Amino acid sequence: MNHWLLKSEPSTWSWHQQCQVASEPWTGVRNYQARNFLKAMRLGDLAFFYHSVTDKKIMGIVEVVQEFYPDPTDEKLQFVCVDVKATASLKVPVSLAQIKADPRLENLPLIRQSRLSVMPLSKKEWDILCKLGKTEINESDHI
DNA sequence: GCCAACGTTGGC
DNA sequence: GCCAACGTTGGC
Repeated sequence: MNHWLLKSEPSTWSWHQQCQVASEPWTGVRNYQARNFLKAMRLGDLAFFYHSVTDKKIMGIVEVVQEFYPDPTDEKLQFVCVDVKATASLKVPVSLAQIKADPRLENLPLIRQSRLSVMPLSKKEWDILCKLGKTEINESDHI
């Protein structure tokens, strides 16, 4: 199973909103690199939900509940989206400053390539971030 | 609100 | 196919 990080501007789609719906199509990605990552997501993969711009914090964890299909908001149907469902709020949101301060996380695309909105994480990076968020996820529930 | 980074577009 | 111009993202 793979691990990911998804960015959203809270003014566009917030973690709070995500928690109030059963699942949500992750639409609006218009970058080819990000699209390829969306296509690589599999049912049950987990992703961090990151608030960009104003908050700059990882807020929670979502699970992929529908693999990629054409993004209905893209007229040319060149881009894709997946559906994600909130599975856990981080007990302590992890801030960008914290991530930058941790040398183990210096290779995160979040830092190296700040404009990428969908990115893969290694299992190691995932575990470090879960720990920083004081949150445990039982991955056996999500195979 | 500014600006650096960077992806995309279009003229040549 | 190159590259200048332009638009967008996102941190500060």
